[in-house]
Amino acid sequence: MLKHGILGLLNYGDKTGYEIMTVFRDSLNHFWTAQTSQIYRELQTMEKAGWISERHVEQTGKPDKNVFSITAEGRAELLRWLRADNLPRSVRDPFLMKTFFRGELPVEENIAYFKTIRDAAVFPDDGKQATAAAEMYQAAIQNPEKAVYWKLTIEFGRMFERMYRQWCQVCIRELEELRQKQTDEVKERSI
Amino acid sequence: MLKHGILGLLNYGDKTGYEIMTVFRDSLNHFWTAQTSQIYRELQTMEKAGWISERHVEQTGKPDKNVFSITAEGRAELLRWLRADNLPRSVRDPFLMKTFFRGELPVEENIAYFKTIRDAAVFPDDGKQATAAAEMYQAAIQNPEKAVYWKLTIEFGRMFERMYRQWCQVCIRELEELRQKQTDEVKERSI
DNA sequence: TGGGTCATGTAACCTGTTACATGATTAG
DNA sequence: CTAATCATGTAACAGGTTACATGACCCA
Repeated sequence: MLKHGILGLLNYGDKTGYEIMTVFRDSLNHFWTAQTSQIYRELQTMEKAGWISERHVEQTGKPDKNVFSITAEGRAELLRWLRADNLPRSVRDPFLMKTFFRGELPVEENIAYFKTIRDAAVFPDDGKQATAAAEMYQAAIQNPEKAVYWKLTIEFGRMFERMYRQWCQVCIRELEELRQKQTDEVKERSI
Repeated sequence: MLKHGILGLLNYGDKTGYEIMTVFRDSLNHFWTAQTSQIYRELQTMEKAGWISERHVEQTGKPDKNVFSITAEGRAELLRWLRADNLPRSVRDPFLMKTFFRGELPVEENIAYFKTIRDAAVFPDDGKQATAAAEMYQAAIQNPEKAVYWKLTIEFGRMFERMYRQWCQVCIRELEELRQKQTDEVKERSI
């Protein structure tokens, strides 16, 4: 996965491992993260596969750097990947796994829990930071219409977060009903 | 992740590796999958950790089986996990990665693409199969109110799918606009 | 003088996927 | 007779995470 993300970025222009890391941190972080350790490892294997080429650049006042460029094979691989295996899988969410087993905890605790995540920002800033980054990169590349796709992914984040909040609302409502039922039962028994 | 899913299932009652596999396949598959290869491996390490205990049961007419039970330590670990690290991370989606770089393909192809996934069922059956499974398991355990949480995860799947379709709609609209702009430019140039 | 930026990586580990392998019983 | 169900796993690989490690320059 990360391999193709890197390929896509190098397709916009040559970059060092460090620069790739900053792009992930600043503008792709709402759907993917990447540690430098993994980036440098992937760059090595991609170079061996012939998808990218490396060139050493000496610098003064700064450490030397290794700049990577996409090759013709790399560009072909990028297109192949974009067109292949296209139907999205269903959600794979550790968070839902927890929800599934939450019955082990008291209802009261679970209501508080869903209120907390409803109020917490899953997609911070409503995507403003990501949008700003997208606009910055848009100016830097030749073909500005590519930013349309970047903004679509940001919109996804926004819509996802809205849905998440609504779902929390549903959970809270259901659980308050359950709590009510439990209280009624206790009353009935005591009569 | 899978470890705790298994722990949660064993907490409802003893099971073999095979039974755990069927539960994942029939009712947790909308947010998690599990291969038998991984299940048997995890069972081994969980047993070593003392979270579960194993007991060999001889059968006639069927292969013998190894039945696993949750231990006190396992139950403690389950509760610890449920309460720990509770804020959900943002989406981590290979599919969004592809969308991000889709600018490499022609607009026309991308419009067709989003139409395809809009019309494909991401969450098949609107969750009816999962709901049926939940109701079946509900009857099998002592504490039926746990099914409330199971149904909440199914509801998540439903809401997620609805959102996904809406987002595809947004993508299609944006890209049709982009296509219009491109056609206009071609016309202007030819005048 | 202390923290941020630029710049590079290695090693170990954890988790999930793919491919392979076996074999009896039972229902259609 | 054939497919599904019950039942168990191993081996190799792929991809992501955590921890560790180094070092110069620049700004406050």
